[in-house]
Amino acid sequence: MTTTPADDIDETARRSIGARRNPASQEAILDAAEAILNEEGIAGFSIEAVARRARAGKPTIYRWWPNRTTLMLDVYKRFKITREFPDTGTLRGDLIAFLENQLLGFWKDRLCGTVYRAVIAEAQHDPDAAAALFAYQAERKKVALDMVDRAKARGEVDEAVNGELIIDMIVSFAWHQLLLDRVDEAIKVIDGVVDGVLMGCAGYQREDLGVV
Amino acid sequence: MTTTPADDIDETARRSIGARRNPASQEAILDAAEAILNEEGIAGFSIEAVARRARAGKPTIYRWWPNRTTLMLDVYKRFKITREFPDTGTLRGDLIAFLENQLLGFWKDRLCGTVYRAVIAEAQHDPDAAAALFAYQAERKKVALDMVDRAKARGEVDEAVNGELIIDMIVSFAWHQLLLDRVDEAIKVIDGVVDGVLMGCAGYQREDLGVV
Amino acid sequence: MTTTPADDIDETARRSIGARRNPASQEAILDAAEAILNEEGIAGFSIEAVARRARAGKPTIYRWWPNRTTLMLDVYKRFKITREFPDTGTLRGDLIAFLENQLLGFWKDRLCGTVYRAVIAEAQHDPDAAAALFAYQAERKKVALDMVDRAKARGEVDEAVNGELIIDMIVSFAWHQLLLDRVDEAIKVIDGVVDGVLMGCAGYQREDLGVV
Amino acid sequence: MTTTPADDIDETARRSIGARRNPASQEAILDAAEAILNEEGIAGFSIEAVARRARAGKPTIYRWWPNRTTLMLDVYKRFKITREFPDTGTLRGDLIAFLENQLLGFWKDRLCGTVYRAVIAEAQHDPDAAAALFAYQAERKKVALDMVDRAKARGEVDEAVNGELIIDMIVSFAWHQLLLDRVDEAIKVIDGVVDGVLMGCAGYQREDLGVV
DNA sequence: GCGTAACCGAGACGGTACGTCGGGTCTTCCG
DNA sequence: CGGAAGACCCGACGTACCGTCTCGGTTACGC
Repeated sequence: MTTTPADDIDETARRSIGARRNPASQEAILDAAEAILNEEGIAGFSIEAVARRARAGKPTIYRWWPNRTTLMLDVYKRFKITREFPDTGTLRGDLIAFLENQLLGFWKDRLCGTVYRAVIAEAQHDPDAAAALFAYQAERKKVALDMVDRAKARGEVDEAVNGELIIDMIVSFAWHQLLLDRVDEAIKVIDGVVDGVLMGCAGYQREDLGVV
Repeated sequence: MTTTPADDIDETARRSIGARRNPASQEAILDAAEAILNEEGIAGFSIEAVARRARAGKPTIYRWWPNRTTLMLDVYKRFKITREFPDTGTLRGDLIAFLENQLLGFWKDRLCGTVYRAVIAEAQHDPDAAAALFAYQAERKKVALDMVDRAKARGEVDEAVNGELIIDMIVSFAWHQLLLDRVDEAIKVIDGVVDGVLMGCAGYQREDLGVV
Repeated sequence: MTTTPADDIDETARRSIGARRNPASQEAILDAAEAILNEEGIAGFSIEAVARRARAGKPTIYRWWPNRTTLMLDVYKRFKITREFPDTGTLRGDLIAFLENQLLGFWKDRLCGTVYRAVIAEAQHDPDAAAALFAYQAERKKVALDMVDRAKARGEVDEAVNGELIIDMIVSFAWHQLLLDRVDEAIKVIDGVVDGVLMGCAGYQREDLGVV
Repeated sequence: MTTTPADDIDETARRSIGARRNPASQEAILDAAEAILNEEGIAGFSIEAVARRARAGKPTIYRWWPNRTTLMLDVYKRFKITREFPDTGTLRGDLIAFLENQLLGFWKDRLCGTVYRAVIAEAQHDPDAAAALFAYQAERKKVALDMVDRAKARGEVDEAVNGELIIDMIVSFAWHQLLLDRVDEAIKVIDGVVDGVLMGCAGYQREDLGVV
């Protein structure tokens, strides 16, 4: 009875490991969530589905993640670790690398892009999700700001330049393309976008309208 | 008895008006949808709720709007009609007016902003919604492109300038701020954004890196 | 073009023929109803389906048949005409023929059986249908009673015999088998049933319990 | 806070009692179903209505009863339990008691008869319902067959007698009368029906037609 | 070394909303 | 006026998830 190893797959079912969080369960849940987002997209993502796939109880999920947004964010953060901000020596190169590595290029991996889209969508009707997303991207932007500060230090751009705005324009463009599911096309025009942000459009002079 | 307008709502129950769309029903449905979005926000918005409030049958709604996104888009379009693209005489003025009237300034009205945020969110997991939104905003961008074309005709900018990109940058910025619920703050920096798009950042010269 | 009668059914769409009932429409509706019952069974039978198939408007159906039961009964009556009561010379032969021709044998044709089953089912929650069915089968039973009366005249059975009961038993058996969808099996045991009704079960004597 | 008993009606709301069937819910659902059938008849009987009345979720009903027929059958079975097959000592007495207690006499109670009629009607267009009904009545008939077997053991009837047919005739008669809403009249002639089944009709001899 | 607290899986619970189907009524337009 | 067409409101269908709850079982910790 106790020795029927063949037909009993559940033999390896996770159990409680005492009065503390079971890392195996958490990992299995995150794995399942990631797999579902990967295979079925945002639409197929539900707590039920994650629990089913992870062979976990729903309360176990709700115990550690109050809502699906936080769960998605955790999935996103898990594979966000690696990429780094390189220092190419020029602001233009840095911004291009920013778009290519951190934003569009990162989201080009369907899974990453899908998850981030889901988080953004979720944030539109869930204040908690909005707060989490806001905090996350604010922190990312702050790091990105270093690129502009380095350029200022090199004398590449005026001290008066609004660095936040430049970063915002780059990030805005990337978000927009992501949300319209045009990441692949957007990657091809990264250079033009960065040039536009840095130099404006040909024919326009800073003095034309008496702007400082 | 027959003239108790106050407590007898059913008196005015809409009936079929023959084998054609009943404008009264459509209006009632759009009214209900708008009211729900206004009072309860995106979270409370469901076809069921709209049908209940509009005293309409669900099939009547599904007959004319295949999904809730198209319904939300119609609500959005209904109060979008009024606003017009002014011709201020300069591209800079046009773009500022674009942001002030069509985008941020329009979304500043909480309801309008809420609806559009909902539509964008919906489009992230519903292909139909994505298609509807894509079509809508592509058409809007096409109209907006006239602003750049006018500027080209005036010789204000080079013929070679990528008009689509300029519009994209403006719209991207507006979306980004909307989705982060920062419309009010964004309105204050509209001038700076337009200047950035048109002239880049001070200190940067088109020849710096040998770009054409 | 105008003379392709074979493959263009829509061309011949029926129109009003003035302020009177259009026989073509009625026939088309009955045909459609019969076809649906034949192909999809009772479950697929709905006014909507009939109207669709007959290319008729729902109101046209409701104008002439107040409910689906009357429509089904009309379908049933349409092919009920033919079969006759034969006179085989013995009550046993008559009853066997009754079951074989009028009841089970008739219902063996899936369509006929299906329709009658539907009518009986409908009568269980529709008083109008019940009345129609009751009248119909009462009249059929009255005709069937002639078989017993002929046997009495021949001296085959006592004058005191309850003819109505004999007919009822035969009909009851047939209904029961029809409603349990066992018509085919029932046909094989017709002889035994008739014998049972006429002679009871072996070993039992009328005097056994002092019954008259 | 936790002790506001006055304004909290839901206090008595049934909850899950763990990963197993909640008897209170099942009972409440059957009670509601019975009440609806009693008060509004078959026409008013729907899963939605039962759920509403029982304060239960629709999925809870569908979890345990795949369709409305099985639910109706359960309602039927609930008050069917009590009645027992008596052993009167003679087959005639047993069959009379069978009709008087189990069939016609039982259905005389309007509610019981209504439910069973509804089940039979449902079975005419729902294969699942048909299967459920078929299984139920087959099992009932098997139990009833004991009556004939006892008679055989007593030497009251020949071993060769087809017991199934006898039971079938009795049940058929009862069904027929039930479906024609003539239960009250039928009860008056129970004796004659049983005698007919056991002894056939006067004047007919087993040898008349050379039948064994 | 033994109770107990917190975890685990499982899954039922009351609900809400989904998108579809059919019912029966109504109106318009055409012949 | 008859008949088609089809929209209207209504309500039920059966399904998917929601977030909560209780269960039985399993450690690990503290008394």
